[in-house]
Amino acid sequence: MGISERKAREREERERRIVLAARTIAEREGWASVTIRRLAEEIEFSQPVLYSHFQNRDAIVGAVALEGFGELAAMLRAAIQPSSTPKELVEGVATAYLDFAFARPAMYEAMFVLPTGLRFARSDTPTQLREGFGAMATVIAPFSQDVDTATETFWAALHGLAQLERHGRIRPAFRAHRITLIMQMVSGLSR
Amino acid sequence: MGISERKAREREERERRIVLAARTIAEREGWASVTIRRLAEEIEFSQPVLYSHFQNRDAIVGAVALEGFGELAAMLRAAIQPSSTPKELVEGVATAYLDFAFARPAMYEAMFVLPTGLRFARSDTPTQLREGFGAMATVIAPFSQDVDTATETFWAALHGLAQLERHGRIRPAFRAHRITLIMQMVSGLSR
DNA sequence: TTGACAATCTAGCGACGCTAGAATATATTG
DNA sequence: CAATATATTCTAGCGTCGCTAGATTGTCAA
Repeated sequence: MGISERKAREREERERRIVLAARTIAEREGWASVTIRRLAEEIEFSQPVLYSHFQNRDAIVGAVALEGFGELAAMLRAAIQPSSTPKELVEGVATAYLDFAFARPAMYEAMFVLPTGLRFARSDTPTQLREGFGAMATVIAPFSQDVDTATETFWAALHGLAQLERHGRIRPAFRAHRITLIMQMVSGLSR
Repeated sequence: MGISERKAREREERERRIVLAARTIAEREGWASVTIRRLAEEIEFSQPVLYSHFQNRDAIVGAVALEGFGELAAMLRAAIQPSSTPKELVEGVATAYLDFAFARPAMYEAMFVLPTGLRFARSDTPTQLREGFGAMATVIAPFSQDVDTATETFWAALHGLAQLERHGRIRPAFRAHRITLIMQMVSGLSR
């Protein structure tokens, strides 16, 4: 019975198109332009069809965010070069994190600002959400006793830098200075 | 001509009532419940009246945020006790900051997450916005060469801790541990 | 061929921010 | 005091949103 399988495939494909459209529109015009009507037009189906794929609009944002967590984790892992010193690793991951945040502002917003219905720090936390944390923990571990807490704090600092700069609260020109400072602060922990 | 002055007073009073209503509703039910219709009902005037006080809804959020910056600055200043050691001062200000963020989540959201139309890091930045930064700079200065950059980084760390914890990304039970870590990191700068 | 079931669409509900233009109150002038 | 000009405020409604009930269409099994 290949028919039902073809249908399942088509459904999956349609869902991918919804998420891709949401992501594309968000990056180009902001999340306010990502409306159910607009997405329906994009995939050439009526609006109620979207609700057979996602419970509500937030869930669509969540699907985009989930992709984002996977991509952020990949970028952080790529920043971990075995030849680097521990301090360079911290700086590299910090820089990669902020590069991601500023290169994909709408994606970052979906991941950390908008309501998404995603669950964190729980047993059912998806893999994508854990991997980014893992990459940060890797570079923080050499400097810390309590790796989890130190990684949470490191992550918070990066997130704060991204958000405050994005909202115009701190000076964009001094981003590199602040990263250097973060690196110094982290490396100061082990002394 | 006391009449026009009475009118001006009444207008000002009405504006205060709008901002107070917005703030109260936001803290009780979230910013999504702060609608123009709801505020109009609250002050017992029709909706268009609100637009004679504020350009749009964002500006109302901004007015609430501005109050918040004043109150945050006051709390941070209150945390600076002359008898404390430099390290205790950092810890005290950090704790006060997070206490504020968690005690008034809607206010904090208005100040740092929602669009408000407020200007930052510019010549026309209102006093309230500068004072909080000043209080943080005061406790960071003893540990830093470049006080502004170090304060921006300290602030970012606090903001990140507030946001990530609020969104369930990091463990609430370890808040104090993270503050201790921040303190250690800051004090490690001067060595 | 018919009837059951699933997939999809049309149409619309209630709520939103915001505004044009009417109505009302207040001040100014003849 | 009456008439006019000027603020002030209101009624009514536009276009948009997320979301859904119920009609309609398509697809299978009996």
